[in-house]
Amino acid sequence: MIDLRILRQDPEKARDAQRRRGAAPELIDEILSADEARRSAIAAFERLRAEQKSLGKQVARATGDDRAGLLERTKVLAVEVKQADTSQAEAETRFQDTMMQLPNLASPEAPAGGEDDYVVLEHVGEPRDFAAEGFEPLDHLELGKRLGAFDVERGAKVSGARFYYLTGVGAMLELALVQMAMERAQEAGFTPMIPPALVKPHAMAGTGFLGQAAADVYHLPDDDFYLVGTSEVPLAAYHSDEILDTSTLPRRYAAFSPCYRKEAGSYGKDTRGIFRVHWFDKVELFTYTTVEDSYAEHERLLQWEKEWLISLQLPFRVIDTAAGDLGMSAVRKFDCEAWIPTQGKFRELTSTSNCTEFQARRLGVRGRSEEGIKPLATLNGTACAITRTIVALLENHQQADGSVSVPKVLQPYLQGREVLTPIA
RNA sequence: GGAGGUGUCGCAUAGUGGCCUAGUGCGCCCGCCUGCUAAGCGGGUUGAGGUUAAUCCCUCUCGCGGGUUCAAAUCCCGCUACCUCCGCCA
Repeated sequence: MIDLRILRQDPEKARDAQRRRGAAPELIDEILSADEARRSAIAAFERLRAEQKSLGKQVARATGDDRAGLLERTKVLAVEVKQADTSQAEAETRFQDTMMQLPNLASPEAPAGGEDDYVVLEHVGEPRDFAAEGFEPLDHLELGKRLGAFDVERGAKVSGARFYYLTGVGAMLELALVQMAMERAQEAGFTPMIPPALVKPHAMAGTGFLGQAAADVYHLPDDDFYLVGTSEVPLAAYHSDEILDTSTLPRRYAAFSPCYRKEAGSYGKDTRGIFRVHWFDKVELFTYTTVEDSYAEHERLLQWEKEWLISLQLPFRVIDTAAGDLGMSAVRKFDCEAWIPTQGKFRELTSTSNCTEFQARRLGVRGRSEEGIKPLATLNGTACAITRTIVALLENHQQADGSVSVPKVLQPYLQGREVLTPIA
């Protein structure tokens, strides 16, 4: 949700932001007319309600005929007040419904357009030249099989397509990555968290995942729970309906949680291996701060992600996501895409978004300062999405004999192993 | 899952249909007093919305949502969270 005053004062700016996302600019006008209807309904209700209250007091004091006369009037009023209250509530709901459809206003700095209109900001590291090294790289699935790192056949047998078991060294690799990510995040000032992965509707809606993204979200209808697609959800809702003293900001959290995604509309895409799955574990970074400080914090999150990938010795590029690919909540998003040798492409490993006030308004996360009380900004960024990180590590660090070298920083978390060797 | 109890302002509490415009204490903020501090004294102190140039003012907010009533913190129903007990369980 964005500040209604911006819409009222400069509707054209908001329409323009919609166009840059490839979304409907007419929504702005629907919101404004719903707002007008809402405000006049509120005024009508309040007028009647004020009269009812003042007459009610007279009734309490009056006796005899006076009282009977007043009661006649108040009985009529009671009906009118009820009607006005109902139509006021309806107008409010209509307004909220349209308002909740509106995505955050894309930053003017975010490139206009859709998924393919990103801008590459930089390249870090050099993809290996396997031809020069004299061997053909194996893809992560083949490497994983040889190392005994994961089992997708049995994943499919038990849970269906896009499921897997991490096995042996693969399971240890997850724990190593999680441990390392958590330690480094903690050193950078993030509080480690292990949040619930099942949340109620308001948390899901508040983070903006029940908009266009709703088709990708698992829902448990019996209990009206949602399975989170990222711990961004329980972290954003953590301080919902709270007022934080701005002197305690920024509040930085690093959460480890499973992530569940339907991957609707991705049939046939990335079906091989564990690159795109319905469930994976992830360490996520999350910050609450002021809107003014959010832009610098966004850079900090990106910096953390870059250093993480550099330390894992993965070649990658950073892209500035186009407005149409921002998701509902973000004003700007940077993705770090690692080079995947057998795909010959850069693929998303981490992503960091500045959601400014959007989620905070929906979730009632506010900050108190000398200037008063206002919504905070929320930001999120991937620390380590386990499965994709494993894919990138295996493919980029494979050796001619099918073994995989372990980046130096990760070795202490893997019993000091320098290399993962095929088991058969 | 079953039975019972509780939910009032940051905290603790008062409040069994109209004097509630929710009182009191603590905490906090401002001021007075004062060698300094403490005490004392006076005032302020939930949040949201409407209106406004801004103030004023008005409405909503006693866990949430309905209902009864001219009128609800107060009565009734549903939900939710917490506490106690029973059952089940890693």
